[in-house]
Amino acid sequence: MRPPAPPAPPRSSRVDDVVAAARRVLDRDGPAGLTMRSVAEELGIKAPSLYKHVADKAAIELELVAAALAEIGEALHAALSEGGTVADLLAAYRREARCRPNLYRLATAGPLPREQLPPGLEDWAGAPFLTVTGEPHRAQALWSFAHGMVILELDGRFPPGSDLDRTWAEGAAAFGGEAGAAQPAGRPGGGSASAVASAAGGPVEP
Amino acid sequence: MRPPAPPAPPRSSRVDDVVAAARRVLDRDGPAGLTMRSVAEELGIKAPSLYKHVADKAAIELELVAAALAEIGEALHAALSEGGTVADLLAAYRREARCRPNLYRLATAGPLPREQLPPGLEDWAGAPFLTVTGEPHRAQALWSFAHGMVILELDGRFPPGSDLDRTWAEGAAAFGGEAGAAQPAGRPGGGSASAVASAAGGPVEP
DNA sequence: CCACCACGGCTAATGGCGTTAGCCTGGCCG
DNA sequence: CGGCCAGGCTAACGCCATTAGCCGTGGTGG
Repeated sequence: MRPPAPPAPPRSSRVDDVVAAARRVLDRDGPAGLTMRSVAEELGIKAPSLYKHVADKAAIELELVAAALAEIGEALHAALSEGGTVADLLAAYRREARCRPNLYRLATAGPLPREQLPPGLEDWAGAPFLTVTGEPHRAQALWSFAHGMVILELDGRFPPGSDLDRTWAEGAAAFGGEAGAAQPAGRPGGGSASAVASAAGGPVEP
Repeated sequence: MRPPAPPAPPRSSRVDDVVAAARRVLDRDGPAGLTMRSVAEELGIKAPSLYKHVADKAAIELELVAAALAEIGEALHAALSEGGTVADLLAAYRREARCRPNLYRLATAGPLPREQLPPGLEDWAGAPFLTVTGEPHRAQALWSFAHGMVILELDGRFPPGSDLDRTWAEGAAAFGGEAGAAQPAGRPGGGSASAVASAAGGPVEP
């Protein structure tokens, strides 16, 4: 149980500084604010100097994606080592994404340069879905549900006033059979068609 | 059954030209290629001239998003008027997204300026999910699954070799009870943990 | 002890982006 | 016929990533 994350290849210390600064900027200003100039300023240097340490912006983002996968994987494995139900796994996934929304968005937006990632990291991070479902296709489907929920929630795509706890619980029930993922939920009826299509919400402490 | 789409507010003919050109550029070059300059060139004019017709780039994108919602909604309503199962709805959703991947990405990436959209359009487009599930939260959950699957599929996030037809079928089964959404699927076992985490695929004709 | 070199900063510049300001022309209407 | 304005244009600004080339400083080998 709880296999260790694949180790990331070691980096020079100054590269670590750059990645850490990028992470700070990302958390503070979001993906759009993550700029070579802003990262450099965070370090007290000028943008072109960054190229002494990293190849390009994509290399920085790659490191951030790897960090995100490692953190998410850690959270998911931890959730499984304790509870172990589908609902527990989904709750951990949601909590992680809501605590670090900008990092989650960066890590899951657009194509993934999978061959440049630490080998095994992606599989390791996703393994809890397989564990909890026992079957790869069902695991992929559950992951799709979780990702869809999280990204739509982060982007404020659900209609205002949606009871998302209940929606998460519906998904957990559909995939796991158990009861709700979060609080017992609200009133049963409650929604017009409008309830199908945005509740925002910023970062949330676990 | 099959209520009509809310009408889009009328636009001047030249604005229609701009939006149509933008749509052509988007389909051809993807979101990154959708540039004020490229749209202008498609029309045989220079970029600053576009501002005689539209307020800014966001206004063009808004029109494209509205068009996307209308087309998706049309496809979903059509799917329900014939078959009517969860699997049918999911198949229509997937087909629509794969036929117009760039439009789908544009329409679902990032926050939605919902108040500037034609009123009712968003709810109308999502209504089939409510129809097929009969309950708003379950409808949201099903929509999240569908969106997650589509966006991960478009972005090539599933491991190469994944049998996505089966994964879609698993989702349909989890939410609907019926059998698979697409082809009968392949060999049952088949996947390591690697199968949980990317298969690309370009545009597909229906 | 000193010469050298490479590390890590800098400025200047390039080409692309969205966008603004201001000019000009051709057709329509009074 | 005269004026107006819709709709084009060029020039320019500020931001973006990125490259080229310069230079001080610190450590190391002769």
